[in-house]
Amino acid sequence: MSEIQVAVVSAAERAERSVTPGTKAWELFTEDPSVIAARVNGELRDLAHELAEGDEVVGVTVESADGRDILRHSTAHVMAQAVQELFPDAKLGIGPPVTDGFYYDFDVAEPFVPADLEKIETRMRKIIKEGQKFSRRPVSDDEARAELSEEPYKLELIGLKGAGAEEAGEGASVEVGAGELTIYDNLKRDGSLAWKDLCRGPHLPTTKRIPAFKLMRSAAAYWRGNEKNNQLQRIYGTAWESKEALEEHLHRLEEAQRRDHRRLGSELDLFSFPDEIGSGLAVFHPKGGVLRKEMEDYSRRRHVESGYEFVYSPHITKGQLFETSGHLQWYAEGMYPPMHMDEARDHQGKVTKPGQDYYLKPMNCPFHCLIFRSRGRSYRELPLRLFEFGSVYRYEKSGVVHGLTRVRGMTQDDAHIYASRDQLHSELTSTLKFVLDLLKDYGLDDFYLELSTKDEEKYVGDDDIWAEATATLEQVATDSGLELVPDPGGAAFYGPKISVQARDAIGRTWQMSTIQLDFNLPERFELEYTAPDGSRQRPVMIHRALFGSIERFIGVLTEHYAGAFPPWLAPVQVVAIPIAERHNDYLHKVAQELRGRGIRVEVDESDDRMQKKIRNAQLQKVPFMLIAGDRDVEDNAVSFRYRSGEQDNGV
RNA sequence: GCCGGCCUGGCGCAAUUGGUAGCGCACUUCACUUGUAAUGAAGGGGUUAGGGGUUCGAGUCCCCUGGCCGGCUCCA
Repeated sequence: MSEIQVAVVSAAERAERSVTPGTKAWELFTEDPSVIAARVNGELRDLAHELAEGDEVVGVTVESADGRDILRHSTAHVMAQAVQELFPDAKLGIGPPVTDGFYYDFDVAEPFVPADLEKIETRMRKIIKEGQKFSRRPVSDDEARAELSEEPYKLELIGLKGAGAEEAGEGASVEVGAGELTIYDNLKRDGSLAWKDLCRGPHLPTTKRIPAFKLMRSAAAYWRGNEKNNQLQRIYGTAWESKEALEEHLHRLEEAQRRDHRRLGSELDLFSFPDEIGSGLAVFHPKGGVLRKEMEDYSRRRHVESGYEFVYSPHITKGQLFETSGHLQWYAEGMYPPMHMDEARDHQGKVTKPGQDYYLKPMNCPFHCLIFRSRGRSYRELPLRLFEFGSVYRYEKSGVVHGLTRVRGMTQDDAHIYASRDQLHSELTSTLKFVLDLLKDYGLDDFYLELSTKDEEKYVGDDDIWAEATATLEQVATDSGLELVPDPGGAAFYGPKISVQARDAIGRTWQMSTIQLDFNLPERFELEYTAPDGSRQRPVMIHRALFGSIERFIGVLTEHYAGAFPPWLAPVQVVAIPIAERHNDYLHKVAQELRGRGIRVEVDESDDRMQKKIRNAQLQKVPFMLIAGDRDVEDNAVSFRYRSGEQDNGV
């Protein structure tokens, strides 16, 4: 029998191999037990894939990104099998891998409860122990329909096969690809069928290859991500290449929980959300107030230096303004309902004076447009940069309110820049630089950019100017040297935008600043300036916010620093700790001197022991402690303790 | 908004099958004055989120409202 030639490619080398026809991919990797799938000519395949002449084969190890996806996808299958064994009436939705785990959706009469998850986990362990084989089998559409006649959701997916799969919702393409349909059979050791699922694959060779997994939680999710559809019950799980990797993952989750700004906010006495005020409405306590004021003061200074002018606008306005701006047309649902004012009625209750609707402002831009329009403007004034810490109110749906990161009342560090079209490029460049520099000053320094471009279904303005503006934004973004991720269709209807995504200390990404072009408002407000040739021209408007909202930024920084703010932001910078009561006066003198130099210092003269005071200061994450006893008083010095526990004596 | 879970002093938690609320921290007072992450004692504080119902009796069971949590949808 003649041999065929294949190439085994790894990062290090490319090795030509002669193998007999019918050779399966796994036979190339018998010496490497971590290989659980193969990439053949660029396509991910099962290890049972039969090789052909000229194939280029790369082993996919379980700890690689692809490998983990495959592991998690296979674990999702095992979970679905366990669910259907325990709940025979459960109908299957979809079950893809996601970041750090997987989920599977089920249509069941009763939502899962935590005890169910335990039962399902136990059953999964049994299936894993049985070492069931994942076996791929191509089927025709009709065969698939016949085999899955009991699975209405799968039938729907078969109908959406191909082009429709992408639209079917996140993860649906995992089930049905663009090409032929395949069913994966789970076969027991004796070859009998344990379970099957419509799936594109690939999968692990057997269930035995799942070393570590855990079911995390259950929740409802709309079928195909559409609010109008049924809600299915989703179970989230995670799976890893080893018990240690799973442990590390769980540890990371704990770490994230430890940093949760909602928890740190109350532990460090920064802010709270009194029920009496309402959902999503925060109050800042004195310590959070210091933090916020420092952030604002620094931001103001930098804005002054960069040529911004400061404006103020009221929190409420007559509805007419938001009719002009279009907000009532587009976003009325997200606004607080109107206050009906100044209506007069006679004694029969008949309206004698109609009154007016006033609204809380959800945005500042219409006010800034009115400031621009308040008098004639010359090209010499452009770019005109109007800045405001503007408090806005948005009626966020009750289920989405979350700590400081999604609130109903917030203050934006909002600016609107009015520029001529030929100033756009340089203004966007300097704005992006300004934004990034300022974020760095607050301690975030790992960024990438996202470019949100036109939603063809929903936009206003000329195609020309969209194309020009998008190209300008893209060039500015590219010139920054940062990674640029496209977000097609993600723009607001009135213009494209760049958003800055920042990675925090534990690698999570947050959308921070946005720089957004607007072709709509200058039009609606009929903004004009006089050009050098005396003609009237329409300015382009740039919206930009660095923090997004101050509240949200405080939330992000709190998690980034785990509450241990850098000294310039720390609510209390120094705690002075006397060793015995007789050292109080001495430390008060030292503190007074520091205060004179603008340092936020407190003397802890409570009844506690020194050790307890140190502990309290540590728990409050105070950057510096000044400790003084007899020796220090005698030397006219203090013992200087850092938050890290390091110490310089006799300072 | 949708689905599910939860709600006990400021915070974190207890309270056998429904039998009349307790602990730690914090707080107040007193004593102690001690060199690098918790000194001791005493004391105050709760109509168990709010309202309604079942029951001889409800923190425990049922209903409504509010809030919070986890997701989904949404986020100008």
